[in-house]
Amino acid sequence: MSQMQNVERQLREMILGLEIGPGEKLTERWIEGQFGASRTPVRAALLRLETEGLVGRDGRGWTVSPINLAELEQIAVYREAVEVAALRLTCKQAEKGAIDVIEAMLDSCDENTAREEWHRVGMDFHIELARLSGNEFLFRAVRDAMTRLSRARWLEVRDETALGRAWLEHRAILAATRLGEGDEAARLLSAHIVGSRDRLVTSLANDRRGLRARGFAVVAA
Amino acid sequence: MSQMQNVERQLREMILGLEIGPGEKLTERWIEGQFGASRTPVRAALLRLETEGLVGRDGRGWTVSPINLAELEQIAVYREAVEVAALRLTCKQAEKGAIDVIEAMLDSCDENTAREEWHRVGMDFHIELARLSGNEFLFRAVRDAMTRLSRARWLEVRDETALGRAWLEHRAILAATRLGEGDEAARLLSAHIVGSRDRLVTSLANDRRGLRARGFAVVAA
DNA sequence: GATACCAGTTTGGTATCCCAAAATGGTATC
DNA sequence: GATACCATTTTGGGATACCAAACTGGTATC
Repeated sequence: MSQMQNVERQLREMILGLEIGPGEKLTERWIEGQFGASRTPVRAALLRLETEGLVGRDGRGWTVSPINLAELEQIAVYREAVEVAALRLTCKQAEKGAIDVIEAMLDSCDENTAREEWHRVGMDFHIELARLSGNEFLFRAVRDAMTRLSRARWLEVRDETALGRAWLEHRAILAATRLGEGDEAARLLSAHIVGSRDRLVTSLANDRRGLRARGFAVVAA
Repeated sequence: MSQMQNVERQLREMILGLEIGPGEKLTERWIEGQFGASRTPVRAALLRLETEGLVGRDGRGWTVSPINLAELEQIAVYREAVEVAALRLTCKQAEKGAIDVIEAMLDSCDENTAREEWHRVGMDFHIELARLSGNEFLFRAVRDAMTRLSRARWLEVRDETALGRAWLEHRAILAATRLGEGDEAARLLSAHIVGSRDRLVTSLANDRRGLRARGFAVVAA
């Protein structure tokens, strides 16, 4: 694999994994040394991560994008639009076999599953569901939105109750989709996204002080 | 302005203006010479234009993205989702003054207006309308979608009737929006987008042979 | 003590160089 | 005439050198 893709992937993982905190300054030379690549692939990686919203420009330099509560709310609205549109398309399709794959994904999680895995499956559920629509643009929109939400969701303090509720909601959405009930599926998905957003933003707003103390820049709504 | 932004802007204009045809091969060295910049800013520009969908990779090299009829259809579905969502948000807002600005934009076109201007205003109508929603992500989605559609719309053979119809539909959408009638506005916008897509794809499919003869790669649906 | 200022350092932007892989074009062979 | 093969050129990926602007830290001045 090319260095550029290598740097991009590793840097993305460090950012999403919060190994580099939201709001931290980045220098091309530091990244260069960190991954043993020269500035050319580093710059390419930064340019792509910029379009993903994971890094941004701060004057002349680079910064890991802070967690922005106002942005999280806007993303939720955006997600709702594209995910619901994708889901309605999927409901109209005759072929429902692909839903089983997503169902199996949910099945793979139980009480013994690591928290990190729950986190990943929770995102992939939405991404894979959007992929079923067959519309590349709706799919990419959902994938990109989930990427932007990823760090925030990871910071969210979620109790078992919340995880279980989300899991049940995912099940219900799949069930309605399988039956081709577009309106019902859309209603469930909308409610799920709005509920998730509320819990997420509330949780982060409450923990804001603590998060900042950990060095994580959290911008208020 | 930096060279990178310069190269990016000029190259984008050449691609959107069809000075470089869809499907044409690009070499970094040719661009370098064309704009008097070195490869570093050229490569940065290509990376950004790639995310806009204007250029793509063809093996190891670069290609101006062909017109892809299947893609145009998918974009229309995507547009419908995000534009309708944005419009519904706008309808809910109390402040309607910003609509006047868009209305004035439409007013600025009459029978003496250049075709190129009609083209631009037609796109800006949708972009500016989405901006009113206040949701940055819906706005960017619409803007990016219109960018991707831009070349195809420019190639479309549109008679005066079609231009006039689109103009009337834009007016009707604005009127419903001003009244805050979300459902009606959404219905009108959906119909407008679907109608535009049908005419666009039909027109290009019919002209496909001619377009290819002009050196424009047009991929069938 | 606060502030204005200056030398030294850091950093992103750009140009250029090198390389391996891929494309090219000509040639020999069948 | 078609094709397989090889030398040459081209091209994108990467590394590095250079520069101007921004930043830093310390110092002199008030």
